[in-house]
Amino acid sequence: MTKNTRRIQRGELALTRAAIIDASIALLDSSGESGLTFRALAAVLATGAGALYFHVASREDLVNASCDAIVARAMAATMTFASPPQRLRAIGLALFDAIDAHPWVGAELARAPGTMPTVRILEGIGQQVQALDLAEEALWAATSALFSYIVGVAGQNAANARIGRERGLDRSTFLDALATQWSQLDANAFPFARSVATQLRGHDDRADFVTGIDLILDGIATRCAR
Amino acid sequence: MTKNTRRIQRGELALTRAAIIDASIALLDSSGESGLTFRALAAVLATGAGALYFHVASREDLVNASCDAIVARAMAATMTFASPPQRLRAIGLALFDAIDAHPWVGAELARAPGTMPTVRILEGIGQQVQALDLAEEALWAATSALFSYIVGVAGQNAANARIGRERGLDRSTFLDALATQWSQLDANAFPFARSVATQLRGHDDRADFVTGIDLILDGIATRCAR
DNA sequence: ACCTGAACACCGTTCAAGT
DNA sequence: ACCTGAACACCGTTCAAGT
Repeated sequence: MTKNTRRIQRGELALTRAAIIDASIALLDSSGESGLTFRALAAVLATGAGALYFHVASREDLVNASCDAIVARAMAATMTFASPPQRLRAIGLALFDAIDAHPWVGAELARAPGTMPTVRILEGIGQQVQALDLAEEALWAATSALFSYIVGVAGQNAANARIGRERGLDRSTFLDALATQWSQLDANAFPFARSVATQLRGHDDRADFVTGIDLILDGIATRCAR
Repeated sequence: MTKNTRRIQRGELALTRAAIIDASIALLDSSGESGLTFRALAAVLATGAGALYFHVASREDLVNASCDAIVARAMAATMTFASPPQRLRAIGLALFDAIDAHPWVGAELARAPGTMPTVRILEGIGQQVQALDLAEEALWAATSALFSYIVGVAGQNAANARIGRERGLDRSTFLDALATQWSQLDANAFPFARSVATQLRGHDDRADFVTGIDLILDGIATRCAR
C-alpha cells in the first residue's frame, strides 16, 4: 500500500512532516510550550501518537523544525532594506516581532544553538556585517556581539511572554506585580532595582531593543573601522 | 515534636531549605537539568519526595533558588574592581565563569526574568552604569543593553554546554561536528556560515564575550556621553 | 511502508496516614 | 509540625500487531 493511502481513503489529509509541523505551530501558539504533546498533536491530526515518529525524530526535532519555519519566514521578510545597518535593525525587529507572536520560538532559539534556525539568523547578520567593510579581525567580534544580543533578547522576551501566559496576566499587570515586588527589596542592597521598579511599566521593550542594536553598531563603528 | 527531631534522632542532618538547595545544586552539577528529580533528591537526602514540599514550593522554585545561590556568590566576587567599566567586565566574566561551571544557571536565568537572580545582575549592572555619569535618558538604555547581552550570552553558553553533556561530547568534538554540518550547507544561501565553519573551533567564547561588552561600552561612550 | 494504540518507564505533585 | 510513600495524572517513546 502506498504512502498514506489509508488515511486518504478515510477522507483525511496525508500525514506528512509539513502537516505535522503546521499543526505543531498551531498548538504551540494556542496552548503554549506545555500544550504541545504527542497525544494532543495526534488527536488534532486524527492519528496515533506513534505515527508521528515516522515523520519526526523526537519532540525536540519537532519544536526545532517548527521554530525554523517561523524564523525562515521572518528572515525572508528582511530582504528589502537598503543599507547594512538598516538591514541589521530590520533583522532584529523581524525576529523580535516573530517572537512576540510566537514566544516559544524565542525559547527554542536559546535552547538549540548551532541548529538551522540559529544558522539562518547568524547568516543574515554575518552577511550584513561583511557589507560594513570592517577590518578582517573585527568581523567575527561584530557578528558575534550582534547575534548574541539579538538571540539573547529573544530568549528573555519569550520568557516574559511565557510567564504572562502561565499566570494568565497581560503584560501591564505582570509588570505591575514585578514593580511591587522590586519596590519591597532591601533599600541598601537594591537601590537601582527599586529606582527602576516604578518605571518598568512605561518602558517600550521593542524600542529598548533597537537602541541596544544601535549601541552595538556605534561601538563597531568606533572600534572596528579600518 | 519539634522541627526535624525525628530525622536528627535517626542521626541525619536536619531537612532544611538550605540543605535541599545544596543537594539540588550538587545534583544539577553532576547529572544535569534532567537529573534533578524529586525522587533522586529525596534519595540523596534520605527522605520522602513529599517532604521536600514542606521547604520548597515546586521544582521551579527549587531551581530558581539554586540558581540564586550561585549568582549571589558570583556577584559578591566582583566588588573589588575599581572603575565602572572594569567592574562591568568583571560582572560579565564572573557570570560567564559561573555558568561555565554550572550550565543550568544560564538556562534558569533565561527562563525566569524578573526573579531574584536576574534582579541581582540588573542591580550590579545598573549601579555601575549609574557611575558612568550618563545623560538621564540614556541610563536605562545602557543598562538594558548590557543586561540583555550578558544574560543572553549566558543562555547560549548554557545551551552549548547542555548539548555537549547530552551527547557526551567535549567542546572541541562538538564544534567539529558543527563545522562539518555547516560546511555542507548550500553555498548560495549560506556563504557566511560556511566561511566561519572552519574557524569555529579556534574561537575563544570568553574573549568574544568580553569584546561584546567592550563594543557596547564604546557605543555607550559615543552615543550617551553628556 | 505506514499506521495504530496499548504498554513502558518515567515525571511533579498531592494527601491520607503516621510520629 | 514535619515526614512518609503510595497514588494520581500526566509525559515521551517504543513496539507488536495490523493494513
